[in-house]
Amino acid sequence: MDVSQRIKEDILNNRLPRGVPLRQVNLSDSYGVSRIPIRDALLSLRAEGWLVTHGKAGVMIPDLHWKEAEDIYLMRAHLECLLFDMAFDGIKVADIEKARGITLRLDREHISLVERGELNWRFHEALYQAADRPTLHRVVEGLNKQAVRYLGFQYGPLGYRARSQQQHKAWLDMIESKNKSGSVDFLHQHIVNAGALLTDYLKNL
Amino acid sequence: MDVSQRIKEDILNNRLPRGVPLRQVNLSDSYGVSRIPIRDALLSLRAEGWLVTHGKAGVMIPDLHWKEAEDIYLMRAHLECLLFDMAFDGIKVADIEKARGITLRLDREHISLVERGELNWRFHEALYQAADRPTLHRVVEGLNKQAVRYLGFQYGPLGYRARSQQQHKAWLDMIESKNKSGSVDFLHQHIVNAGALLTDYLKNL
DNA sequence: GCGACTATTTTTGTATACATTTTTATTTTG
DNA sequence: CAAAATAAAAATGTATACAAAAATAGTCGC
Repeated sequence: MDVSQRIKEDILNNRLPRGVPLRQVNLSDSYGVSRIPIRDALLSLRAEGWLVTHGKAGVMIPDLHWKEAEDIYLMRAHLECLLFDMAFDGIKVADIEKARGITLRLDREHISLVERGELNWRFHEALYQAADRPTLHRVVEGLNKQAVRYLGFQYGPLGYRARSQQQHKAWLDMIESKNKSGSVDFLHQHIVNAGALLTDYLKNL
Repeated sequence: MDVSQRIKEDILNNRLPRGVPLRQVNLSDSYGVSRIPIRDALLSLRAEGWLVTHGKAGVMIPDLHWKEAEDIYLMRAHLECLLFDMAFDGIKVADIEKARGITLRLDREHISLVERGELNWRFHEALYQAADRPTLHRVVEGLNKQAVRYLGFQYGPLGYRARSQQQHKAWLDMIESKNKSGSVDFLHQHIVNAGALLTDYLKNL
């Protein structure tokens, strides 16, 4: 597996020290590669929001914060609905079937958080790609990737998993029945609800 | 100057080949540094949208496209207004003065396009920082940085410079007079107009 | 004992060298 | 002659070694 992917997993599972800057040599030792691929990984992870620069030298794992969660879900609510709206008329039966296939894989219990995050994104992506909007797509993808860090709360303490799956299926049916404004609104609610649930939880932590 | 900054300048001024993948050794030769800092720069530039990966090996300078411009300005219209709205009540006189100072520097003729882009962003940033929303701020910053590639059209063929400056000053006055909804609407129009102008131009190129 | 300055150590940045992968050109075979 | 297989090249990925910068510890003067 790619080094940056392994680092992501380790950040999610709190296997990397928080609050102190990560040192390239340490990482180099623990992952058994030289500093060059570590540097590459750190640069990419910083760009994706998994790490933040800490002063002049060194990167840190940023603390989870309700403000970040709220921002991510606010942006998703705006941009993802925009993208979906642009995609709607071009969505093919095959796209819906592809998305349905992914929900089945999401029903399994024994998949890691990053995999779950990846599948969740791929589910949405299957329905957005018809928009043919690379730039908007890329930003929305970035937001979904960032949200992965918060998925642990939603699928853990908040028990959001079943509800999310249920909503996904209902949404697919609505799309299938060609109800555009309904589907867009549904997506908006889906995102806003998830965001509100998460944000409130984080605020009262 | 930093290598990645120099590459940005060279992309803007068409000093780098378009349509063919950039080779690390070539860049290494032309910029007089080894491949390592080139790799670092390419990774960062790719994350910022200045480059796209081209198949398995090599990165390319993406063509300018009206769809990208439209997406960027659509997103800016949504997110930047959101951010500004959050900032508004916290904006201090000092922030407005800072922004005003930047408009004066933007009035000069002899500054490069990247500098102009940088200043333009710093102008807006001065008014957004009061929102204290790091995540949203970072995304909006990314969009503004991406938009720099299209600035050449706005300040060149479209002659947008004078109008933009004029709007900036009017906007500052409106903010100063504590007219919140008016200021937010004004910003929205400012962005939508600039986007429409640019997009139409690119479509008919 | 406290603060400024200096020396040491740690850490990141960069260059060079090598390994691996990918692409291109060549050859072989039907 | 065309297509597949193979050999050569060119390119990226990675490791090691060194240089520069930053952080830390220690020392000196007051």
